Amino acid sequence: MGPKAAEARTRTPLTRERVLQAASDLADRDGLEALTMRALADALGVEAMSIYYHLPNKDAILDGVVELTFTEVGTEAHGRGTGRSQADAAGWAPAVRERILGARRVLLRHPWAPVVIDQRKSFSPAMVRHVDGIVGIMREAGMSHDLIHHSLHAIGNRIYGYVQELSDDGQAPPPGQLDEMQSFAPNLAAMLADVAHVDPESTLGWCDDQTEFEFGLDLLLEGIERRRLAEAAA
Amino acid sequence: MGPKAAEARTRTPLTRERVLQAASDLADRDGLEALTMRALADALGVEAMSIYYHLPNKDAILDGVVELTFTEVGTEAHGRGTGRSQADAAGWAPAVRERILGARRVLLRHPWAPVVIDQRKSFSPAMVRHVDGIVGIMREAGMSHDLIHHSLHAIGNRIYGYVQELSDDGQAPPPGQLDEMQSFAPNLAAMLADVAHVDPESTLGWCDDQTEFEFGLDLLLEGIERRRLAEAAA
DNA sequence: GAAAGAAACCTCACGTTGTAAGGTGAACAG
DNA sequence: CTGTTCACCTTACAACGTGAGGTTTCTTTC
Repeated sequence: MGPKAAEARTRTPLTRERVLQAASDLADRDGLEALTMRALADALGVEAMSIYYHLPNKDAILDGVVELTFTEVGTEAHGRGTGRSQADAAGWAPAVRERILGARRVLLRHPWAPVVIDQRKSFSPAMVRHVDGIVGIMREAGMSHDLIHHSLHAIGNRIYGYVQELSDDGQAPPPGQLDEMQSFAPNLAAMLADVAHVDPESTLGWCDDQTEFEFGLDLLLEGIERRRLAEAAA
Repeated sequence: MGPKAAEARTRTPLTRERVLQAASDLADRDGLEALTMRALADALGVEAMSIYYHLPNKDAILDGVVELTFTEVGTEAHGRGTGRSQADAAGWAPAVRERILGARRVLLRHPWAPVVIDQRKSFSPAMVRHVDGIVGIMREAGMSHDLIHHSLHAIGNRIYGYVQELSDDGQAPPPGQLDEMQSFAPNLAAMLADVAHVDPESTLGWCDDQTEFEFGLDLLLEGIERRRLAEAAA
């Protein structure tokens, strides 16, 4: 009713990019479940339905933020000195490793991204580019397409810099629950008790996510390297 | 109002188990997104709110169906001849492998389960028991708790018989999209084109999910075995 | 049998979600 | 001045999970 003149401020018009950036920021700050159309509109100083003028629906927004995240992955890879140059036969594994850890660094800043990625199994161009870079490195090491293909599947989620949940906050199991576990899962209980004691004040609660990630990654890369050598010998 | 006498049929009363079984069946048949309180109640011949008498909320139902699925995994493991007996130092890997592939067989019958598991990261007793069995096998092979711990993380999702999406229907990418990809992801495009041609009438569209799963699993098991030998030598 | 009490189920309603349909005001073209 | 187009808003709806409280059905006790 009122002349609400105060909001006639040179309001920068919405764009696809501004919406997606706001969506990413909102998810970073308040979590994925807080990313609703109304909340997003609110963050943009706009009504919910206005967003639909720039993006068809919420799925497009989810696809969009994943795309945006992997654009970030792309710049992360360029920043480091991991050019294609050192991707000879010997150095392919470290090169791939660095690419993957780079992606992981970005994804750690957007913990909601993994969730969106594999609940929507989105394939954005930026994502494809990331995979393509890794394929390129492997190809330059002389691996067959078949071996590369299997290897991508083997590495799985890890290509994108995560596996399972990132923000797992690997915290120690409550002692009460561990006692209960002793009765029907003695091996697991023993392991947990043992491992928790080894380094009581580790970086995280009781297991360092990054270490685990790299352990698994290296296991795979070693195995792939052995397959590559077998292939080269044939 | 009406005397609705027809429905006075000896209706078996709801129980937690009946609800969970119906939920699992419903998800099997119509997919996870079809598993709503109202639809579930309908399948049970009951109103939605009646379910709340037996289960506190929907999360409890999701936890419950995962539990139920892993009970199935437990019986699957017992059926096979993969007792602890052959879990000596040499045979630990095949034993673990069989346990994992057994879990996979079950999870393939419930494609929604992986989604629920890692979107809710549920830890049911039956799930814990499954992991415990694997820890037991590794322990009997003389591995340290530390190595076992790392190994579990390395295997990751695969412990539960899946990785990423199960019902991926790994079908060939549409040729149009592949052409477009050629411009900005040449390595990937080349690989896809190449691999698709190798065996045109494979079991699945163009890559066999089971083969990929086992490839990755074996890569990891081999690597772990080498770590175990290194540990034993020390 | 009847009456009391508990157990099992239902009705109604609310808040939240994504989004279809269509309205409103500003900028601009003729 | 008049229409068209763009950008945004208002209203509304169906589907979701679920709180509050009413109603039916079964069981127990006399």
